[in-house]
Amino acid sequence: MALKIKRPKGTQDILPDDIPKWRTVENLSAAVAEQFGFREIRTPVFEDTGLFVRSVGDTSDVVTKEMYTVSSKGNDTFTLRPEGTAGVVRAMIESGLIHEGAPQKVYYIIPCYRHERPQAGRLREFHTFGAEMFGSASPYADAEIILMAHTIFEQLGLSDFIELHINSIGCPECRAKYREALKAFFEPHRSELCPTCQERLDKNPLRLLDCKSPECREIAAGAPIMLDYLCEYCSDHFGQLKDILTDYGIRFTVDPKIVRGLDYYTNTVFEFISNEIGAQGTVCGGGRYDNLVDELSGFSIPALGFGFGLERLILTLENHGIEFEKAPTCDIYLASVGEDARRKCALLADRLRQNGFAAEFDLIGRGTKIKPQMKYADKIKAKYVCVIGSEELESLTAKIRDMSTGEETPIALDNFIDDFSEITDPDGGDMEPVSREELLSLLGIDPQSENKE
RNA sequence: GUGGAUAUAGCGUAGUUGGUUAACGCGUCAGAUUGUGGUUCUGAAGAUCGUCGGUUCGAGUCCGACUAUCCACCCCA
Repeated sequence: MALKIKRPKGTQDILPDDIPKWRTVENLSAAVAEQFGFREIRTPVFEDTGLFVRSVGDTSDVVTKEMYTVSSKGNDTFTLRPEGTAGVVRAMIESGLIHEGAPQKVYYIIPCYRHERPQAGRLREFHTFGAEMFGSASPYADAEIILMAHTIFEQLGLSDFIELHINSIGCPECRAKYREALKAFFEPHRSELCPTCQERLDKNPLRLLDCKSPECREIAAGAPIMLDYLCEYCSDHFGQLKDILTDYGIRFTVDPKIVRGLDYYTNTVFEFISNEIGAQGTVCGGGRYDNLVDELSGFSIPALGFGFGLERLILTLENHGIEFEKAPTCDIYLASVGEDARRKCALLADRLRQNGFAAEFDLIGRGTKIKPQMKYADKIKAKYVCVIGSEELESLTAKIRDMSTGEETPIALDNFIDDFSEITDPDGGDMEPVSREELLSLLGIDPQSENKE
């Protein structure tokens, strides 16, 4: 009895049939990022636990209850990254890249880990595309980041299904004032709030705004709004951002309730929201984090970025029936009759591959049975099939069957590559010529004796 | 951490008020005369009905516990 081992809770296998979707999203995002001048960066899956505690925030849910932390030999503890920004910021500082010509722009596609109860659009291992920009405090940088995310979604055909929400949570100074105002507002209602919100009132009053319990919502409806408390600089910055987005023709809603759960955000925060993937509507989230680099390195360098969840994006894509590029399939399957022919097919397949074709032959050993080989060729969606047996080896001619039409075209075995190239691509490519002598030798025929005729 | 739902062959499902050989579709494999796929027809393999315990003459069907999965709260990508 085989031992049954299941994949860990909250993880997902991405099977061959799913790969085209992933490749489409990955390739397209990377291409757009590169158009915007972002370069790819890869950082470790695990980092020193302290990095996340200091960047994401020691009171955040992510740090307090969702991290996968392992203790290593010695006293070190490491944590599987719950998000991408922290590690990238660390790498930019450590490498010194952050001090080179500003702005520095990087992107990444990585798996992240959070110990949560899985549900639709929420996994313990999930993948994000992320982009970060360092060294610009200008609202143009904020707009650039948003425009880049917008461009990716647009090119995927999703712009009608994903809404952009933006907000500003100000700098530490104006946020502190706002926090006080919020506390003052909610304090009289303390007993009417839900239990978690009563805690929030002391710990993180900003969170009171996006509680979903009806009572809290009702109370929060009359709460003061962050935007009214922004200092002149922050208010101006946000105003310019809105103007630039409008210039680009990007539609957005100002949503004072967007708060973001990661502590490092300042000023601009935004989300792209889809309504059709269950409760997890936020496909993309991002914003500015002007104090994070200082926090980690002592150098005050403004920065900002965003990330989107590949799983959530793909769910949205699927819900709208958006088509993906097909995975490449076998160009030619060489069906063999008998062991001798099979050996020749193996060698021929090898030469075909060297000439750029995807070629396969019978690896099972189906002997002289053609039908199962045809079935298999059909199953793997081979574009062409060539049956080779003693007759073909005798006459040096075979037929290439086009599997979509059933048409058969004669082909010379001793000129196989050229003839096949002719059939698949009549205009011809730059195939490396394979000599008649070589093909004959592959087929086990002595060119000398063959020449006499 | 808290709720709700579900759990039958590789996958998707059916299984009437508990009654004896657990059904169907897809998939897999094999045939339908001699070396040719996709359609059709025939046949075969494949399930200790999530696990453990209980009620009963008898349980896939009822009860309980456990486990797993999904959905939601929470949180966020």
